[in-house]
Amino acid sequence: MSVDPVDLLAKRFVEAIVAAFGAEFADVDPLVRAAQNPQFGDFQSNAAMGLAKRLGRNPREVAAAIVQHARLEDVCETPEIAGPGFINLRLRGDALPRLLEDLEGTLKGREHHTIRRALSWTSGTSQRVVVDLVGVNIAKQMHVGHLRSSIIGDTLCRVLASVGNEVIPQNHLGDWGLQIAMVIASLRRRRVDLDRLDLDHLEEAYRDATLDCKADRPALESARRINAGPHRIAEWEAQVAGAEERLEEAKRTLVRLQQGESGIVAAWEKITAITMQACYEIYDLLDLVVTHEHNRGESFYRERLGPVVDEFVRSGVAKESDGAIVVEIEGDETPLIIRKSDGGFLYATTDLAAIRYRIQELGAQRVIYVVDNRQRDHFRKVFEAIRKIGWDRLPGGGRAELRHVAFGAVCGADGKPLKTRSGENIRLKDLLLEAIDRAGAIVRDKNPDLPDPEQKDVARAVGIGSVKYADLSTHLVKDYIFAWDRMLAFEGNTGAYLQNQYVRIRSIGRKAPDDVRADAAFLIAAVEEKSLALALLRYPGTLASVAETLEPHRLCQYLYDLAGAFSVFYTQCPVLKAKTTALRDARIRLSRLTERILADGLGLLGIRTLERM
RNA sequence: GCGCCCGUAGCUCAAUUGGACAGAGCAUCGGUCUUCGGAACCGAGGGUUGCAGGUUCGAGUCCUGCCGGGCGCGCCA
Repeated sequence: MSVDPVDLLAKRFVEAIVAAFGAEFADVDPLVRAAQNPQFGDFQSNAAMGLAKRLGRNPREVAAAIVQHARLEDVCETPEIAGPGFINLRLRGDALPRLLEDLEGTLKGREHHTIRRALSWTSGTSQRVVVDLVGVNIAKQMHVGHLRSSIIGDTLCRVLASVGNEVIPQNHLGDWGLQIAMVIASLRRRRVDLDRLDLDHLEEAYRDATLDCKADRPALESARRINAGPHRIAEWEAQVAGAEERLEEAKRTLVRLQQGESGIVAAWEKITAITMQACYEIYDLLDLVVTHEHNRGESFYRERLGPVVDEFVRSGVAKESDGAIVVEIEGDETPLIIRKSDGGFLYATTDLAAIRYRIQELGAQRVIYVVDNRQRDHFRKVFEAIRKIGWDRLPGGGRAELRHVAFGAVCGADGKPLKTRSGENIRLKDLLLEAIDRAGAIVRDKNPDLPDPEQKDVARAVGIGSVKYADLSTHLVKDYIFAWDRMLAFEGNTGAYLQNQYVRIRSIGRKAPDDVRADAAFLIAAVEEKSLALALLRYPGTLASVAETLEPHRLCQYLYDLAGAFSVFYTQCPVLKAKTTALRDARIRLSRLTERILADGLGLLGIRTLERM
């Protein structure tokens, strides 16, 4: 029997539809859903209305025909037809315990799943999936701009793996090109000792290098126009000349780097190492699944860019335009430029090389980019270019799926993208440490008896969990407002609320007497027990839908609903004080199942669970 | 100018991919219970889903046109 009643019922309905109307209807979606309102039963099928149109028949008659051919006796009471043709289903009393046992069985061994050794949950097809996430830039601190890509990408990796996919995270580092060469040139000119350089100073150097190389021609021209005086004009002339010279120097440095000159390469490796070391600290703080082995930066593709452009030209997909090589995109005014008129490559070129590598060499059937909204047009064009040249073709036939998971901005209270008061990017590390600090203060206040080391663990779990949950629980495409008091709240749809619900359930488990039978029969009698049971059974379907839609907020909403169902059950149904041992043991088993699913789900969100808090 | 995204309760967000009466939390007001962790549970008020049309058995969801906000628009990434 399937673990997911929706799955099970859907199969039965497809059979019924085929039996009633013929094999050509085998592909119709039976539209089996959990009922939204208990008065309509536990599940429903909405297939009859759509089918009626296709058949040119009365929808209620169609519904009746489906019901007549459906074999549901083992799981459901007699179906009822309502409204325009809804088919309402009520589970048989003995079906729930069976389904719960199956669900419990599939959870065994899931505690230690990793993305490396994914455990198959469903019988669905397993794919190899590449997830592009984080996107670190060398010589720069990680800042709020990296937050969403990191935690959304991390969650998607975990969820995809948990439903049986083989997941390969890819951190597409910004580690190559003129910007990096500018930094190297600047550091060398200033004779900076790279062995004593930390990321703070490196980032300063990055800023300085950018400014040093920027010639302010408009300022010079306006100084001349208004006749600002020989002294001012000379100053601006010097600025422009100096900047141009430094830019030339950076370009020469880039060439030397590309040619593999050892001193330059050593400097490049050094600044990469300095940057990444700081990043790994943040990964650690965030409990991300990505590690150094998932680094595949722009530098990795450098030898592949030329061939990419060559093949685009040779195949006729790309053409020359104003000296540049471009791919025309239907319905788009501006083409995708893959080589500049000066012969240089662009990030589009690197993206094309990366997608090709991921599909043809890593064997991805699905490539997912977790990158913000603003790059929509870019990815649409890049994906279209890949399809035109056919690099998404899979060996076994068919095409790889290319998806851009676009997310909105993190905003401050003013509704504008979050910045410091002075208008700079907020460093991710500072943000996360503040979250832990604030969580610590709240925990100390709410539970002063907690011993100090445990308090620290709790502060970290709650602080980081709150930031993650706030980010993941709302629809990805929308901007969201970053507000400490809301996301650190212990009531409502927050990480801390769910963590606390978990703690409450754990405390039942700890207090359970020794004679409790772990395999006691599930007894589902009270309405609160039934709605909890139904909520538990929705878990596999929820994960499947997140894996398909790539929308983590569905998992958050699910866990919140589950926690709510448990709370109601817990207030209405005595567990340890149940009237009989059989009932007590059944309720303990139900609690333990809830606890495990809550932990599993929070784990997939990358949120830690606690024994106490 | 062109293109993309968003607009839902006072505030912050959902709505099972077109399904039944648009749901939660916060805030406000009221209630439960001699707390298996009360960091709980139950209830009330609060909505012309930005506006106007259209498609259909059925629209917050799809189509068209407006209004408002955000973002992006050849040789940066």
